[in-house]
Formats: sequence, structure tokens, C-alpha cells
Amino acid sequence: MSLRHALLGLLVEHPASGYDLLKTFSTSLANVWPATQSQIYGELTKLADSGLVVVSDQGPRGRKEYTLTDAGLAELRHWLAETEPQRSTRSEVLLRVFFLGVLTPEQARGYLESLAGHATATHAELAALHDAVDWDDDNLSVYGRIALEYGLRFTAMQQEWAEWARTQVRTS
Amino acid sequence: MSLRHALLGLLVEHPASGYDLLKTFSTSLANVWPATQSQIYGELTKLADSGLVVVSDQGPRGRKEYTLTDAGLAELRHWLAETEPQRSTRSEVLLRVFFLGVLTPEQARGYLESLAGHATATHAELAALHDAVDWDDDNLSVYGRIALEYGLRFTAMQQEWAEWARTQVRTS
DNA sequence: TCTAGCATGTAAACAGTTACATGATTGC
DNA sequence: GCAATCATGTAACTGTTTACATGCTAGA
Repeated sequence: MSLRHALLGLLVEHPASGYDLLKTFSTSLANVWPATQSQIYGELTKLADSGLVVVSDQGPRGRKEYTLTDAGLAELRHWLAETEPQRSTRSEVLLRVFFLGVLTPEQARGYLESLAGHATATHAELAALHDAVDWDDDNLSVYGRIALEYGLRFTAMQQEWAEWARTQVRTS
Repeated sequence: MSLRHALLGLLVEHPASGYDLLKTFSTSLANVWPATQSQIYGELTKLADSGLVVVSDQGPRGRKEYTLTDAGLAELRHWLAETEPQRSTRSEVLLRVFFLGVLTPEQARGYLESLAGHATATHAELAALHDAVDWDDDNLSVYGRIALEYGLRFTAMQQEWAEWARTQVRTS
């Protein structure tokens, strides 16, 4: 139940509405844990039902602002410190690689080139983001920078791998 | 619908039963696309209903052997060549990094050290696998080796990143 | 006034996990 | 005979996606 904990984690910083959290997901958190509008609103309702967050304010247009409770913070700490992360991930990109043999070598190389291109583009975006943000030494900055560095290293690795892989496919 | 295509992809090589495919998933494919027994049996039934595979043989103990049809191969090729892979993946490991600030620096470093350890161990397993297999130059070998190389590079990157990240967390 | 963006909610479908349930066959 | 493993299936639940549905408010 990671979405639940992602929401609790975001509410540590400051209270926020479903809409606010949706924005955060679609920008910063989308890379590690995509979530849809339906999912976020639904999960917030459940979180409030179980007392991990409370509706602390109501604004115009039916806006509900959620605040983390002590129980919510305790649950977040419990999740982080006392449960094991699920380490395995699904990669459709890599799954396809296994089956490239059913395509022509040209098509297979095309696929790998396209992967390299996407990796390069994403790397550039992350590098721009890295330059744009002014990194303080607060928690958010420290761990945000660590996560971003992961992205930079990951996309660099992907690009190099895809370029190498292309050379491994026999030429027609 | 990647599971569907993963099954079609495996059936390209040779006919297999649900049980055979389950073994393949739990060994080789589990790293890129984990699947449970329930899911595989259910999906094979649907695949047979839609004519992408056929039950080509029945063995002892109710064993059903599935064979890829022309329609199935066409569908696999279509998926590979004419649809875009979903590039984003969920990473609970990385999601947690964003929230390490709610733990003590000691706990945060502990988490990162544990990630480095797991990455090292997985890297070693993959390296052993790489040495154990004798790589031919057929399609399976070429693309299997490419996928394995991805795993090696990925786990190496993760380990280096986690070790670097640990140094970024202020000491108590 | 009208458009863009704020703001929430629900329903249906699909994908994935866990647990239960059953039984046959092979080899010791 | 018995244990291990082969072999399949179903039910309930959880998580995720897509689509529909509604309405308010601030600013040009």
C-alpha cells in the first residue's frame, strides 16, 4: 500500500488538498509512483476514515484541506523503519527486449535506438531540473537531491546500455 | 496487457503448459515481469478463447499444452513493433527515499546501506548466472544476454548510488 | 461573459495478489 | 504406501486505470 504512505509522506511537510497532492504527483512524484486523480481522492477518504489524516479546513469550491495526525506520522515511520520495501519492479521496456528476436534486426535496432533517445531526453530534463532548483540543506533538499541523482544515474546507464545493446544485434 | 504478450513471447520458442510457463516466470522472467500461478492460468484460458493460442495436446494429470497460433504471433509482432512501451515504472525503494527525512539520520543511512547490500548481492547472482550460461548466437542467447547485461549495469549503478547517497546524509 | 483552472466524486473495468481447493503421477 | 511434484482451477480482495459527472470561482 505505497500510495497510502506516499500521501502521508507529502502531508508531513504541510497540509494540502487532494488537488494539491494531485499536482505534486503529476510533477515530482510521478516518476517513482504515478497516481491518478481517482486514486488520490479515494485514498484520502480512506485515510481520513482511519484517522491517519483529518480534514483541517474547508475552502471555496468544496476544497478540503487534509492534515497529518500523530497516528498518521506514526504509521509513516512504521512503514519506513519496520517494513521491507518491495524491491522487484515491472519493466515493460525490458520485457520487450526478450522477444526482439521475433522482429527483424532492423526493427530490433530501431527499438533500442528509441530507448537510447528517450533515456537521453529524460536525462537532459532531469539535469535541467537539477540546475533550476536551489538546493538547501533541509531534509526535503537532501533527499530530493538524492532521488534526482538516482534518476540521472539511471537514465545515463540506460542510454549507455541501449547504445551498447544496439551493437550486439547482428546487422541484417 | 503485458502478461498476455509475455506468454505469447514464451510460446514462440516451443509449446508449453501453464505449469511450464509458471516455472519460466518464477526463474528467468520474474525479474522483469513477475506473475502468479492464478494469473498465468487465467490468462492462458483467455488467450485460447481469443484464438491467439490453441490447446495442442493433453497430457497426464490434466496437462494442457498450448501452442502459439499465426494470429498469436501476429499479435506479438504488432505489440512489439507498433505499440509504445510504458516507460514509467513504480519504485517503492525510491519512493521511500523521498521520506527518509522523517527518520533519524542513523535510520536513513541504515536504509541506504541495506539497499547497497541488496544491490551487491543481486549483482553477484546475475554475474554467476552470466558465467553459468553458455551463450550461443541464436536469438534467445543474444537478447537474453542483452537483458542480463541490463541487470548487471542496473545493480552496479544502484550499489554505487546507494553508497554515495549514504555519504550525503548528515552524521547524527 | 466566458474560459481556464480549481475541486471533488463515483462507476466500471482491468490487473494483480493471496488463499483455498483438488487431484494425479512418479519415484523411492 | 507416501512424499514430492506435477497440474489446474476458482474466489475474494486489493490496487490501478479510464471515463463519466458535476459544479464553483477568479481573472481577462
